[in-house]
Order: sequence, then C-alpha cells, then structure tokens
Amino acid sequence: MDGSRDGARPANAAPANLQQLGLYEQLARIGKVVVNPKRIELLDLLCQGERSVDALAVAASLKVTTASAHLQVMWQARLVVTRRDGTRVYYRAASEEVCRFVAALGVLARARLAEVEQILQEIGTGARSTKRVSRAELLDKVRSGEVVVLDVRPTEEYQAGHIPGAVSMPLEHLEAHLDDLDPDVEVVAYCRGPLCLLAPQAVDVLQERGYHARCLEDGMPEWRQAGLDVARGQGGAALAGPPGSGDRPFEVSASDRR
Amino acid sequence: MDGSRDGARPANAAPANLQQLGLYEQLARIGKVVVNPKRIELLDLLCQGERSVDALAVAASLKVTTASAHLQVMWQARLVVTRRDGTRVYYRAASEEVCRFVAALGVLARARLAEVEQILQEIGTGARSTKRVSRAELLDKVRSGEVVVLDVRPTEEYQAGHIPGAVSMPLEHLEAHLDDLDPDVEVVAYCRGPLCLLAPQAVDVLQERGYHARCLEDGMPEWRQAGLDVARGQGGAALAGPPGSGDRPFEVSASDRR
DNA sequence: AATATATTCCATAGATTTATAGAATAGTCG
DNA sequence: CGACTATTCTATAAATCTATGGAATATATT
Repeated sequence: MDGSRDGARPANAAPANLQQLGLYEQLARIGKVVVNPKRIELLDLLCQGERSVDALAVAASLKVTTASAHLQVMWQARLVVTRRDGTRVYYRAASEEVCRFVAALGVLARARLAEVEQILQEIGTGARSTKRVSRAELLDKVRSGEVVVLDVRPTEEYQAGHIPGAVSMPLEHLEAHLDDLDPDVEVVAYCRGPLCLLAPQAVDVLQERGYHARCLEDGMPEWRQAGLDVARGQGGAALAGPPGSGDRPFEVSASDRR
Repeated sequence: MDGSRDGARPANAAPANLQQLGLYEQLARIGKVVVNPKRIELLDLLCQGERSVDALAVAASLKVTTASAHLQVMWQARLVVTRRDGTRVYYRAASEEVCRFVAALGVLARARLAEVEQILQEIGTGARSTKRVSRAELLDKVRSGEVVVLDVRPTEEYQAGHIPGAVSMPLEHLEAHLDDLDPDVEVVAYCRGPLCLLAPQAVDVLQERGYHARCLEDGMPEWRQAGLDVARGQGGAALAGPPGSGDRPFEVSASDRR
C-alpha cells in the first residue's frame, strides 16, 4: 500500500524560463515560500513528518483548496515531495536542509524580533526555569529506564516519527491520563522544537501536580538531524514497545512535471 | 567621525499592531525580506560588511530610492542596522544570525534547485577540480609566510573586513597585476562565500598562467563566523601590513522608531 | 459503469508589492 | 544663511499574490 514516488506531480504554470533566472532570482524562489505565514506553518508541520493534504489543511485551519495551493508553491520551490497512497497524497519536507532552513528562520526571528521572544514567554513560564535535558542525557536515562518520555505532539506526528521508547501523550489528553504516570519516575517531554510550546506547557501541568518533569532540548526535527534513531507507527497512548525499525526520514529526488 | 547608533531611524508605516501577530506571522515578517531577489542581493552584500545606501544601490544596480525602500523593509524586519556618518547612512547586517540565515538559504537552494548548481557550474569549472584550502590550513601557511592570500572581492568589501595579511585584488584588476605575483609562491584566493564565483574565477585565471592557486573554503562571512581575526581598512592593492586591530563585526541592539 | 473521496485546476475579486518620480529632511560646507 | 549631497517619504500605476468557489482528475469502492 504505497505507490512511493514523487516529483512530476502538479502541472501548474511553471514560470516558463526557470533556468534563465539569475542566482538571486533562484534564491527568491525559495524565499517566496516563507513570505506567507500559513506556508511557514505548513512547512513546520511537514518537518515533523509526512501528512496528507487535508490533514495539513485541518492542522493549519485552511480550506483544502487553499492548502493545496500553498503546497503547490512549496512544491515548485522543491521544498516538499509527495507520495501517493490510494486516493490521498502525502507531502513531506524534501530534505534535511529544508528543516534546517526553517530552524534558521526561527532562530533568526527569535534573535531579532522581540515580539517572538515575547510570544514564546507568554505561555509556559514555569517550565522555562527548569533546565532542559540534553539528548545525550536522555539517551542514557532511557537505556537505564529511569525516565518516562512523553511525546506531547498530536498523534499524527508521533506516528510519523518519534523517539524510541516515547509514549504518545498529546497535550490535550495529558490531564486525563495523569493517573497512569508514576509520580516517582522522572518525566521528560518533547515536542516540535524550540518554537513549539507544547512540551513547556505539558511540563508546567506536571510540575504543578508535583511530578519531576523537564523538557528535552529542542524537539523531534533536531533529534532526527542529530542522526539519532527514530521509531514509527504504534498508535495509542500506551507505553511504546521496543524501538521500531529505523526509517528513511527524507528522500532526495527531483524530476520535472508531466 | 562616527555618530554610531541605530534603531529609531525610518518612520515608515509600521503595521500598527506588530505585537499582536501570531508566531508564524512574525516569522513571515522575516520571510518577506527574502521574497525579493534584490533584497537577497543586498543582504548578501551587507553580510560582507557595511555600506552606504548609494554604494549598495550601485552594487545591486538599483535606483537609490528603490534601494532605500528595500532597506526599509529589511530594517522593519530588524535584519539590518544603521550608522550615520556625516550625510550618509551606513547599513550593515544586524547580527551573525542574519548571515547564517542567508547562508542557510544558499545551502538549501543549492541542495534543492538544480538550476542553482547549474549557474554555479557554468563559470569557474577549472577551479572546481582543485581542492579548497581549509581555514586552519590557511592560518598555518600565513604564519609561516608560505602563501599570498588574495581577497578578490570589490575594494569596498575588502576595506570593510578582510583576512589579516590578505592583499586586495579585485577580480577585474587581477590580470593587470599578474606581474606583481611571484610564480613560485602558492596563492590562495577567497571571496564572499560558497555562492560567490569571484575566487574560483580568479583561480582559473591564475592556474591558466601556471600559478599554483587554490580557493579558500567558503568566504569572508564564514571566516568571521568561525571567530577568526578580521582586519579592516587599508586601501590599495599593496601587500597588507601587520594585522589590523580586531573589530566588532556586529552590534546587537534594537529600539523603536521616533 | 456509477458513486464517492481526495486533490488539483481554473477563474476571479480584493489586497499587497514593486519600481519610480518628485517632494521633503537631515547634515555639510562655504 | 544658502547651496549641495545623501537619504527618506509620498503617491501611484502595473504586476503579483491570496483565498476561495466551482469544475476537472485520479483512485477506490460498490
């Protein structure tokens, strides 16, 4: 169940002479993607894993046709790649560099725009005072079973790729499942990355209830970029089984339209 | 001769409620800068060092008023910072992150857009086959005086910051000054960075004439980001004197409009 | 084949952006 | 002060972008 391929998909109006553009015009083809907030949001989502068009539309509160249009723009800039499975089309970031670029945008915005820092501080202040757990530290603790790792992103993103051993616990379900957590075991939560507030918010909730909870440094994309193992699938909120198989986060490829 | 400051400069129509934008709208404020090829070009120039408005206009072949307008956009995104000296205003990149972002854009474009790689290959093929010199290697050789280092960027950029000991030799003057070069000494040329073709072209010229010439890995911005010494000023194409004083490549600051 | 679903294509009204000319500002130099 | 220079501001026409409804495609299902 997987007609994996990509490239030659939409048949939009490809600006005729793409090859004859100057260097900076080429760079602007990519810049065009990040001029629109919704496109950045979509790209950010895609850095968490692949998603179908309407899943993306829902996640970003867009009409499907609008989402599709945005995805076309991203496709023309070669930042995303698609895979068809039955009647739906799954998009994903085309390569590591895409996520690194989005991350660089985030870092820059955070460094230069006071407003961004402010937005990030408005929520999750409690967790901010707790030092974050490094990836290496987490790996150690997971091996010796000293911690419970919570993936507080939406289920879809957990399934698209998570830290081996992590439990899927979307933020909105956290309070309902508090009973399942042993108050004596340390909890480490993670989410999408430095600009995402899910994990800090989760840690806030947990700390208030007296749990020993901390956030992981960064999030899933950074974990992946660090070359660490990623597990896939496995639905619910039960303790995840043994580490799933490794995966192929990205595939490099390019081809032209039909 | 230097009323150094910045911030509160232009008094454009600041979109009223900047603070009330969502996170992704904030990121898009920065994205807006890189949607326009000329703005990317300007930003790239500014990563080489500060320049006055009309110098920038000339370098990017823009009318002054257009250049100024673009600079305003960049200023509103807080990516540039200004300094007034007499009647002219000097712009520069606001911080390291800005240059890193531009670099990330370049890396991404190169990785994903076949057209970019093609543009880069069209010129400077000869030099491509010669392995580049690492920064560490260059430092060693400079200390023991085994090499001549050529800065082949425009004079203005050399003056705004160059590798200590490097000679200013803008590409267009290279052929005329070949006599000044000792054919027995190795030559290392550098320019703006991985997307710049000045150094590869220079190396081509030199290799054709039988010189032992190579390119430095990356360019000036990367040198600076590596935390290495940067020299300033010193005009002509003579061998540069002893390393100039260190400098303050960027200053972090922000403030509001008048 | 007929129906249903997911996605893309097409057309379009409204908003935004771009380049640029001309006027206004700010600082310098006699 | 008055002439001059560098830059920014204002207004505007042309081009581009955005969201969206409705039609067209592609695939699966009955």
